[in-house]
Amino acid sequence: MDTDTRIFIEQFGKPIEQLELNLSVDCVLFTVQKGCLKVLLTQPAPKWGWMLPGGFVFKNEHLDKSAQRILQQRTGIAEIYLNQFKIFSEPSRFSFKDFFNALDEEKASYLNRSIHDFPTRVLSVGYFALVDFKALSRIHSEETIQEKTIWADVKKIPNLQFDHEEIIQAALLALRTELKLKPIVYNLLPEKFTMPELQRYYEIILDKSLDRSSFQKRMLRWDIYERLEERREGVAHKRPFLYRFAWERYKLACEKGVNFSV
Amino acid sequence: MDTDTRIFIEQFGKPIEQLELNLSVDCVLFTVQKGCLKVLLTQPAPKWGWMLPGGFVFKNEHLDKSAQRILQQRTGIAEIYLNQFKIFSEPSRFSFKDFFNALDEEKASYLNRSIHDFPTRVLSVGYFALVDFKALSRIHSEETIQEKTIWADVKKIPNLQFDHEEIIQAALLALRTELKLKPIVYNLLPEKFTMPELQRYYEIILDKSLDRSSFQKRMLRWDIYERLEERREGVAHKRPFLYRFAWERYKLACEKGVNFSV
DNA sequence: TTTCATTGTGACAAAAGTTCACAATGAATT
DNA sequence: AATTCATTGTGAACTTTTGTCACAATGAAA
Repeated sequence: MDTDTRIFIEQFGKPIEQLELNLSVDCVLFTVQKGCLKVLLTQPAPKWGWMLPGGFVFKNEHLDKSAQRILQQRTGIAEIYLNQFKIFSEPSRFSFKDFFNALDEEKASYLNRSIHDFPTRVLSVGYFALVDFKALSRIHSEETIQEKTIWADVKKIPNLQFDHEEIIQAALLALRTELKLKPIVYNLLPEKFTMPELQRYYEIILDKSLDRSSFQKRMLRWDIYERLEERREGVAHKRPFLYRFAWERYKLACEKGVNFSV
Repeated sequence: MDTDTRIFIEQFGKPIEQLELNLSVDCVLFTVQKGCLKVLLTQPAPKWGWMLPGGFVFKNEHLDKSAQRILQQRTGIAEIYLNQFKIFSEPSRFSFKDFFNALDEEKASYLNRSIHDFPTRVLSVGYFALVDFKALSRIHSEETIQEKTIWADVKKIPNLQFDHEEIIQAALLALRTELKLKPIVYNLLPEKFTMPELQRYYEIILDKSLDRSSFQKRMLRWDIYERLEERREGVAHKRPFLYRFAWERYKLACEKGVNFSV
C-alpha cells in the first residue's frame, strides 16, 4: 500500500468516505519576507512536485472552514485573513486517472476502489490568505503537519502540479485588486508598524515605488491608523512613530465612502 | 411521469447522464428599465416559485459557457457581459431529497433513479450579467425557452426558491464593487448614449444621486467615451450629445492606472 | 566628534473634485 | 407667434487632494 497516496487523498487522516472528492480548496498564502512577496508551497511526498496547500472539502463542511483548516494545519494559526477569489473549474484541470497513472504503481487500488468511483471533474475553489511572517515563526502548534514546505518568491515560482501556477497568478491579481478596495495590507504586518514599513509593503505588493510624502498624507487622511506614543527603537536614524490599525475608525471611513486606492 | 420535473432536472433536453448534478450555475441578469434596476426571474412550472435562471453544468462544459448558454436560452443574446462573482456552497442550500419531496409525487422515480444516485451537496456558481433592456425586445430567437419570466425590481424581490435571494444580494454587492473598478455600466446602455443617461444609470445602480457637473467632468477626464457629432433628437430642450464607449481609449486609461470610481 | 541614511513635516504647485451660475435649446403651452 | 420651462453644455471660483521639493531632527555607525 502506498502510504503517501493514501495520505494525499485522505487528507491526513480523514477517511475517503467523508470527503467531497469533486470539490477541493487551494490556498495561496502570501507573506512578505526579506523585501519580497512570497507564497507557501508544499510537497506532500518526494515523488510529487511543488503544489499549493489544499485538499478536498469534507462532507458537510463550509468552504471557508475548509480553507481555514488547511491553513491552520500548515501554519498553526487559527485566524488568518482569507479571501475566496475564484473557482477553477476547467474540466481537465485535475484527473484522478492521470494522477494515479503518474504514480506508476498499483494506482487506485491502494484505496480499495475502482477508478470509476472517482469523479471525472474536480473543482478547486481558490482562496488567498495573508499572514505576518514573524507571527509564523512564533507558532509552535502540535497540530502542524510535517511536510516539506518552502516560501517561494512570486517572481520566481517553480513549476507546479496541476493548474497551480495559474491559481497563483490569479491570486496575485485578486490581491492587488482587493488592495484598491480595502487596506488589507495590515494583515501582513505585525500589530504595530511604522509608516515607512506600511509603504514598503504596498510597494512590494504592487511592485512599484510610491512617493513617501504623499503616501504618508494619504494614509493619515484615511484616518484608519492610530498613531501611538511609541517609536521604533534601535534604528540608526530618526525613530519613526508606530501605528496600529484602528477598526472603529476603519468602519467609519467605510461609511463615509473613503476610496482606499493608492 | 412528471414532465416538469424532468425538464427542470434535465435542462431542457439534456439527458441527465450528461449533467454534473452537483454543480449548477445561477445567473443574476441585471437590466435597467423605467428608472429601476431589475433582475430576471423565472418560473419553470407553476408548482414552483420564482427562481433565478440557472441550471446544471454539462459534463465537460466550461462554467462560463454554461452561464452563457443559460442566458442565451432565456434572452436569445449570445454575447452578454458576464462576471463570475461567488460560489454558493452552503451544504444545505439545495437538497434533491427535499426538492423531490416538495413535489409531493412519485419523486425521484420519475427519473428512473434512486434518490441515493443524487449528490447530497449541490454547488452553485453565481454569475451576474448586464444587458440593455431595449436590446432584449429586438431579439426574436427561436431557441428562446418558453417559460414564465418577470423582471423584478431589486428593491422588491419576491420570495425565491432555495438561496436565490441571498445570491441576488451578493450579486448586487459584487456589481457595485465592480463598478468602482471598471466602467461596466456601458453594458446596460445601447451603443450610443448621452451623459445624462450615463449618469442616471450610475445613480440607479449605486442608489444615490450624483452631481451633474462633476460627473460629466470625471467621465470626460477618464477619456474612455467618444463624443459623436450627433445629438439626441426629439427632446423638449437642449439636445444632449451622444457618446460611445471607446475600447482603445479604455485600454490606454487602464494602462495609465485610471481610477474608475465615482 | 563626525558622518549619513532615514524620518517627520511643511511650503508650494499641480491636479482633481465641488459648487454655482448662466446662456442655449426646442418641444410644449398659451 | 410669442412665451414658458425643464434640461443641457460650459465655465468661473473655490476646496480638497495629490505631487514635488526642501530641510531640520535623529541616533547608530564610523
